[in-house]
Amino acid sequence: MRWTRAFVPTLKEDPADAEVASHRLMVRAGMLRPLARGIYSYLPLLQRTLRKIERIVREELERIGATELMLPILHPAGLWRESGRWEVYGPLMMRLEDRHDRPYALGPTHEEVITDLARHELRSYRDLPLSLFQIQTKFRDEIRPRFGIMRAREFLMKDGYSFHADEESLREHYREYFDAYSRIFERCGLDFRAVEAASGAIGGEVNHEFMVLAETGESVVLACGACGYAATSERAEAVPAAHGLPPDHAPEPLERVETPGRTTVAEVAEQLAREPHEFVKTLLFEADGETVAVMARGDREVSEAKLESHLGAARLEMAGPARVREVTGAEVGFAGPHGLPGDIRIVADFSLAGRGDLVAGANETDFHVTGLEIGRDVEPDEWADVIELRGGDPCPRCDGELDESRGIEVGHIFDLGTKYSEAMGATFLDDAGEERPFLMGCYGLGVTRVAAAAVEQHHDDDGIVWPVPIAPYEVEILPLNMDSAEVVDTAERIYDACRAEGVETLLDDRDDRAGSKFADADLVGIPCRVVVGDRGLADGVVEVAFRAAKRDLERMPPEDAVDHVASRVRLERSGG
RNA sequence: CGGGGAGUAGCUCAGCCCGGUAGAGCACUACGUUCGGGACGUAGGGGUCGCAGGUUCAAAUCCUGUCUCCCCGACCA
Repeated sequence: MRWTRAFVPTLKEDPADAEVASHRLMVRAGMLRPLARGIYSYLPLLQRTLRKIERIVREELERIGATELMLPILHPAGLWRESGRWEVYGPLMMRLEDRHDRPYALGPTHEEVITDLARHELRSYRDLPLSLFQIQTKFRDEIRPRFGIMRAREFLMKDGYSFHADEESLREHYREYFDAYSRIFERCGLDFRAVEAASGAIGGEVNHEFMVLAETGESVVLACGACGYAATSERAEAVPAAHGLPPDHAPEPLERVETPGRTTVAEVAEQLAREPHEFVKTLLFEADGETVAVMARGDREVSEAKLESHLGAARLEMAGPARVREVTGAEVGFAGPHGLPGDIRIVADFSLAGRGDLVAGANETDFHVTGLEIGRDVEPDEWADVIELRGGDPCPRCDGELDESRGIEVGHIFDLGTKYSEAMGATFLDDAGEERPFLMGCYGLGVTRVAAAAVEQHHDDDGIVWPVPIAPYEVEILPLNMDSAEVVDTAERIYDACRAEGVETLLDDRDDRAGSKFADADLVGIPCRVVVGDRGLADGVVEVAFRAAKRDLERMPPEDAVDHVASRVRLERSGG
């Protein structure tokens, strides 16, 4: 392809709103343009990368016996009401009406549609197992779209669904999917880690997220270097602690202290010269209408995801200021666990186990208490694991310690069990003639997000450094002087020869200065570069360079350059 | 939804405090000089200063309202 025909509108300046490398560089490299908040046009270079990622996904999924199909984007509301998710999914779902005022949604995911298909078409255990997938645009009206293509409202996703007659078959396919995903991300050149995760709105018990490790990732991953345990911060389990006090503990008296206007742990800690870990943080939540008080150590954050799953609540939110006043009799910031109304369920986090002489809010505006003793002043209804873990916490599986890092979630696989098949009456006849719901697996992979994650991991100050398997083109040829017939002819010859070798080649045929061409080549990040200039041609050579190590130039005759580049490309093309 | 900020040329922004001819850089067009790491000169095209009211002889600038966008917190591939 010739640059002048390729439509690559590069920019010298960074877009004002781009905060992360992938967003900034994709816009500057002429790959991405915004249409509206979280909605983007994929320009030709990005489109080529996306097609390549898709090809890798198809190859690996076909290897494990999954079959591609295409499901509708427009979903009738009735289907979502059947699964109960028309309400649960809430405003995250883009909704619209047809000319008869009938409600529809733009598909944010396809469990309902595929389950509907399965219940109509799959009758017998003889039809199973069956694994289907599609690669399609998804719509999610995200609260806060961000970071360009990394968190968009319209994005490309591969979603797969499998149907099984028994647990063993589902587990086996889940394992195959796990391995297929690992191969896909390896081939895309990503440094990733599979971790245990919370299941969120999709549901089911067992599930893994595939995280690309990156500073700019939105998820926190905790991993144990000793045993290999790894989980998201929303899922990572604390070590359950015995909650009795040590036998030699001498209780302090409960004392009330005035703390005017000091509502945060940090402010009160400063005034009293106590450490945050000596505090009890008391938070009030509304869980399906019931008010729950959560006690956690003052220096830790309560995980709403863990609390939600502990309580088995469908909807969980922090109680509003009015409710806090009603329950505690004090303004927000002065809540304590003791003396709350008897009907309030109190959940204590393990982080408080074995701790006495605590500081807490006094349930009176502008007052805190010291010397609070669990068991004497407050009796929790239950102990649970509801805080977000962080680096340095003990591993729940061994004696090791957890390390904290950030990641971009590029894939998520779920063992759904019978959640959807039961809700939607999707059944088959087993070999004993009994009607049973399908066991289902569901497997998501963000195609556009993989492209963004690849840029996050592979870039430098000058631009993108594409891994060969997903690069828009494999080789770029830079004729430095379009006025020199010899330069142009040589570049054209190399261009033709590369294409004849089956190498995907971009020829920068713009009548621009060398400096611009070098700068744009760095920005766009094609892995191999052949520079054709008067200087080299005077010695009968051209220069070959690789984007990943662009200071290393090799000078060689044009014919050798083609062989050199073609063999390098063939070596790296399949990735992994 | 809550909290901050911004709307001026295609892009990045200055001008606003202190009202008086609408600007710079990049991009674009033409010509010339240049030509191996984002050249330079000359000439040019491009704006109802987000929108609606108000104050004023006069509003990008002051006031009111409104819309939109961006950033920080609750979502997920």
